[in-house]
Amino acid sequence: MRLPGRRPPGSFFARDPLVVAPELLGKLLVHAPADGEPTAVRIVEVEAYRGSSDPASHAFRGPTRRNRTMFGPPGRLYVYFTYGMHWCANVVCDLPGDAGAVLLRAGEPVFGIDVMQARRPAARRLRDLASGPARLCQALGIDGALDGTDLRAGPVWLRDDGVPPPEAPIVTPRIGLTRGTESSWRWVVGGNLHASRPANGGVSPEGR
DNA sequence: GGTGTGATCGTA
DNA sequence: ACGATCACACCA
Repeated sequence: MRLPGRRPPGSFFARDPLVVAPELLGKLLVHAPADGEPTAVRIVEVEAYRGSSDPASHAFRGPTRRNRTMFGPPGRLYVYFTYGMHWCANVVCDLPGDAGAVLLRAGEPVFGIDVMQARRPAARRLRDLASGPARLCQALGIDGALDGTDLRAGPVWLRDDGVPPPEAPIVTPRIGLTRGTESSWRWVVGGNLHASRPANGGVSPEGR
């Protein structure tokens, strides 16, 4: 199978997650296993996490077995297990020395929709398929076995097919935190129905 | 449309 | 103990 779009250069990931996060909006996230059905979503919602300076980050208290991927090179997939049952995926992106990441919170299904629906029978509508960090992983078949995957080598890929990030994404505080709630480090494609929750109430820099 | 709650377990 | 969550029940 020929994947759509181009791989971002390695330098794309080697920047502050606050800069990378909004640029991930509109990119394709593809899971194309060698022995399985390819599936893909277009990223519509992300959150940035910094390292040592961000009390909400898994990296805040230094490296552990769980978060070691965050302390490795940028451009890898950091997959973690939470609430005893859910997987969530991040793009590791930071300059060396401060473990940063971008949590992939929601995507719009674009390929292999039938496969994703079979993986998520609880999703009654298309907009329920990948509208949440754990839903997105479930739809794409991403779990802990893919932690550490190089996003430029697969089988999970990030691709740029020419759809640009929105000029005025919705900006809000991050979801589900008890600390770090003062920072508005969540970005959502305005008006998109596949976000994890309605993207109003947030601030759009240009008013859109 | 909205809110409230139980599930379930690795990690610190 | 507690989570970068989800699904379903229940009320409106």
